[in-house]
Amino acid sequence: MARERREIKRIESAAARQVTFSKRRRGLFKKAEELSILCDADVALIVFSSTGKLSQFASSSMNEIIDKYNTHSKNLGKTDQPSLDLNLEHSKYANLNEQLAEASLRLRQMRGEELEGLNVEELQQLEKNLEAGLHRVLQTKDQQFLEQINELQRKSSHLAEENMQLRNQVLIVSQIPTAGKQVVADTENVITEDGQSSESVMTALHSGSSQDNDDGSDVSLKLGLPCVAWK
Amino acid sequence: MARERREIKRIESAAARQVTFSKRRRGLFKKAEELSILCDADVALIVFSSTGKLSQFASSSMNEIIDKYNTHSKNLGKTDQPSLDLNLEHSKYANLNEQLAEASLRLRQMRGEELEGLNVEELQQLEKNLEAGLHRVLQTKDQQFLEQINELQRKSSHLAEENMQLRNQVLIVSQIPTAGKQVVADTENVITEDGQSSESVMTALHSGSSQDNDDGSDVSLKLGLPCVAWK
DNA sequence: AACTATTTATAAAC
DNA sequence: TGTTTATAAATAGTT
Repeated sequence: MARERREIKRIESAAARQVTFSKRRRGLFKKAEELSILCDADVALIVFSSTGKLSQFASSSMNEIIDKYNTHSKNLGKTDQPSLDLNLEHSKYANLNEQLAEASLRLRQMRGEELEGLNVEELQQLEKNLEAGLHRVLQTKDQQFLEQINELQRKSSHLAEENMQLRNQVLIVSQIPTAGKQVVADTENVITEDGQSSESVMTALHSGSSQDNDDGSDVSLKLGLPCVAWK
Repeated sequence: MARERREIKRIESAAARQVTFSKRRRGLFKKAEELSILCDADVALIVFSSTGKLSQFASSSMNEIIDKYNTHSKNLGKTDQPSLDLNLEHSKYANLNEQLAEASLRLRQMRGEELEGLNVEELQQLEKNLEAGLHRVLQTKDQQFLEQINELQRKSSHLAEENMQLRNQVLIVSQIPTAGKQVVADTENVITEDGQSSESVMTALHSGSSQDNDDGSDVSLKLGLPCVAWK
């Protein structure tokens, strides 16, 4: 694959071998990863250089894949004693595997894959299930949207109410004779008249300057403008 | 690396994924082998397809390489030997169980169940998947219907053609001198003998030959019998 | 699966 | 090793 075709046999020159090893190893790992991503495959690649250095790639966990490999290929020599337990374990394992394969197939079929083996009746059943599922999903989604809307409406009416009350406060405060200086100096008095604690007013005023505040902060922010008018 | 560059991300279409898997797997194994030969490296490659099928390559012995790998990477805390296997078995089992639970949940959710924990975005994703799946299922179903229709049309036009040929045969036969006149003249007799009208005879002859008949070859064979009788 | 237009990988040279 | 370049290989899409 290059200037000249290279025969596939051991490269005698150690230096050339090392160079080729580096280049080809990179390519191999790249392709291994691409295969695993493109095709949703589980890939494990272990490479020992001629000098004994290890490189590895695993699309998931190396140990996991090796385990899976052992399980797959270990249908052979099981001559040892705990065969009963082992077989039990194995059958449980195999059973689980079967179930998983079945579930995966169903899942893929619901996603519209591997429909080749299905006849018209099965396709119709699948269609029915999909439509029912889609219907319920849409219902749930709508419900969540409605809940969000309700929540927002609740909040906004709450805010509107708060807003109204604050407007009233502003009106009252602004109607106090010689209001300006006294408001600043005698906050407590004014508040007492309103039947609110100084803390709540402080909070309201303060929160007006903070940003991500859901609890009616904008109201007091808007209130801030009239504040200028007060003075 | 071909007609068009392909983005390295999971191929959604199962069919295309399978094709690409086959092609790239072959390439990957070839390159693994080439690396091992050219550079005198020890290479092990394990690939599980998305459907769970195993392919493997090992420049020497797979178990040997895996052992070597374990030795190399097992610089960590590996205190007890039996518990290793046990834990591995156990975790494999638990892992499978987890996967199965996950798949079942997904399946139930696609059927519109257990949607409570999902937020709007997840619901929209689900909706998208369901619509895509439904679309493919409908496509597949339509395709099967169309195939059935085509098959039936093919059969029926074949039968129509056969029918035409039979009509011609009947005409020709009925025009043979002496025989023809007799037939024409004595149609009633023949019919009476048969207890059928000429039309119903045609129908009977035709339908008799059309039963499960794809090639129509027996038709003239069966026609032969009445012909003999006529003469 | 076989066929190509392209994209990639890489051998050689630096 | 990294870069460059000419060429061999791999492969995506098509049939």
